[in-house]
Amino acid sequence: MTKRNAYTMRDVARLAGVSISTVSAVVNNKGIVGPDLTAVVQKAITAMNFSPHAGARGLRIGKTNILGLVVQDITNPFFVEALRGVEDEAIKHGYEVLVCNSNDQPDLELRHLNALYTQRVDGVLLATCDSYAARQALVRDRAPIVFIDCVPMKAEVNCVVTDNYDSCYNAIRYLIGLGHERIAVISGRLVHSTSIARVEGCRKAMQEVNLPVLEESLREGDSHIESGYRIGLTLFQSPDPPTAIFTLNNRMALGILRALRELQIPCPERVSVMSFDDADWAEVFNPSLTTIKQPTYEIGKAAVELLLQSIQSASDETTLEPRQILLKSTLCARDSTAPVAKS
Amino acid sequence: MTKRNAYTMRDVARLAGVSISTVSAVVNNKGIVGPDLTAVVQKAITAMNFSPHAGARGLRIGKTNILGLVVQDITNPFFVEALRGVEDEAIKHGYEVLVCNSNDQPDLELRHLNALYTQRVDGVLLATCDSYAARQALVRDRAPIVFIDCVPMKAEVNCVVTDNYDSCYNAIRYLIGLGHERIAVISGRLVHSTSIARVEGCRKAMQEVNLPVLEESLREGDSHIESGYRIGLTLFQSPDPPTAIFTLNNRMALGILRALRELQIPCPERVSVMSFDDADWAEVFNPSLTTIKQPTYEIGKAAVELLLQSIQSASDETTLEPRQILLKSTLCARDSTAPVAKS
DNA sequence: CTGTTAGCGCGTTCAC
DNA sequence: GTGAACGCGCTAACAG
Repeated sequence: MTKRNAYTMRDVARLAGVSISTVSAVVNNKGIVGPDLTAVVQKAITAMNFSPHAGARGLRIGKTNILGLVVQDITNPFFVEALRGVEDEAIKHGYEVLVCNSNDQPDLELRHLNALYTQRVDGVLLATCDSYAARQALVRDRAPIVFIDCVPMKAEVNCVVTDNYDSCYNAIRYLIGLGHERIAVISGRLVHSTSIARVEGCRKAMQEVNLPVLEESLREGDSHIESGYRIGLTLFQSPDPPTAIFTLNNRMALGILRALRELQIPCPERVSVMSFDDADWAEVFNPSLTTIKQPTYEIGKAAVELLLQSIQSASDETTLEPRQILLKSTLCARDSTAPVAKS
Repeated sequence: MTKRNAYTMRDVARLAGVSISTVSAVVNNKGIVGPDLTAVVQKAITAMNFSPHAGARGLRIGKTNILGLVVQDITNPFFVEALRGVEDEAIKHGYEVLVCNSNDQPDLELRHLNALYTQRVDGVLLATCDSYAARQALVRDRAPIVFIDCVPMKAEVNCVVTDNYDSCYNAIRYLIGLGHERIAVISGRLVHSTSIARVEGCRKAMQEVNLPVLEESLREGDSHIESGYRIGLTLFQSPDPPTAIFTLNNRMALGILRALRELQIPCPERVSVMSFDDADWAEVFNPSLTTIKQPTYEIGKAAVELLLQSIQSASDETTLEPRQILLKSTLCARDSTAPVAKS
């Protein structure tokens, strides 16, 4: 490798003609070294292109300055945007981020979690793909953790999520306001707390106006494009198709749109389409897509803030009540939703 | 934090009633420990939920089993897909991946690179946002590196990229085959080797059929949606607009599409649109978008393989010739491109 | 203010 | 086969 010539503090100390601890003090800005000596040391450092060995430091101080982030599906723009929030906030506080994609596989998620523990990350941000699994136990006596997007069932944990219930309640109200009565809802897998909360919000809105909650038009997908597509096809081959569809994530909306296109069903003339999650392409689409926009970047940012507090209190040996942070979404009304057609 | 009770090998050794080195041997599958004793140790390990401290091990063996990945813009699906390839391949070989987003800022890129060095990653994968900067020097005597997508100018380095030149040559040939003569090309910033190679491919194809290479229709964007949009607007307010547009990345295609939509210019009737980079939404769009699809996942995968070889040879003290791996793309002909309209 | 020393958790010789 | 001692690079006490 062109010889891994990693210089050490000893090398720097030798070159600068000082002791190791002086170098250490300079590197860490302890402010106890005289200005002239500091200058000498600095010069030696830049001359050698020295950079302290993070692993060694971590070993010594019991802190790696690394955060772990595990997401369900990095292919989903939602998580990418959250990742950006996480990274920006992390770097601001001097942390690196180890990113893991569990690809919706609980066992892979677990493996990642273990790997993160092995790395002794200072904390982990988890968008779990399985709310029922006892993540809590896995994490106990390990690193502080904050959940994103999807929280474990029946557990008091630190988390930051969109107000899924309210968002969906509003979404359905919006469709109802447009005159729709036959509304299909396509959810992600119901093992996700997120999906459950969203479906409940939808139900509430429908019940409120005494709309029959059609069980057959509440379909469970798996958050991927393919499933939206398949469900879309069957939905429109039924005798009495819905006049509006609300997909509970953006990937499935893409699938629905594809099905509509293939079946040559005009949107919004024959059917209105609305989706949870905004995306870059949503407003460029033809017709542009009505969406519920989550404060995705902010979720990542807030999650890191919460995690950092949690880490702090852990090292303080103080106890912090788990906090649930709920962020509000925005309804972006565009062209894919329209008043129901008279027939 | 519920007390950071990280158990150490000593704890395990004590519980198992053996010495530390025995535990170490078991953990590392040295195959020197008797089966019965091994079982005892294993039991102690699982009982304590022990996991070796990666940092300490890294310090000892001079290897962290961490790879660094720096991308220009994590918001671009291209890099996400590459990231997936990287992660999958990395995990297969027991590596973790530290992901950094430089956000197209050279100074941030540099900062990330330094941070990765501080972490003593075993190697780095870099999608640089500035081909001209002397990354080579920065990296010398540090970690092995392989470049992705964008390579430094005039430097022999390990890299894996799409065959940009050929891909674009073929793309333009395709448009020409459709009868187009006024073709606009919208490139990313010309500081990227990638953009340069692509533009050259386009030029070549045009020159070959004696098509005037209209400098005014070769526009430099910055790879973001906004720039595609702005360029699209001005392009169509010119007296003699192009009959075909080829954007050199998918974000800008989205911008063009938006401009077209706003200007109510029908595609492909009045103008054909084609884009480098495929995306999920490309085939669902209306009209579906003709694209050049890069083997993105494979790029990430191949890059890790190359990097691992490089790391290996570095520790062997053997010298390896830098390798340039060129991957082929695919032209996905869809509905946004059509024969030029007679007028 | 500066230098010396001990030890973080682990892997690796060496004796046994 | 197994166990004791050393050191990877660094920080934090303490002594000067």
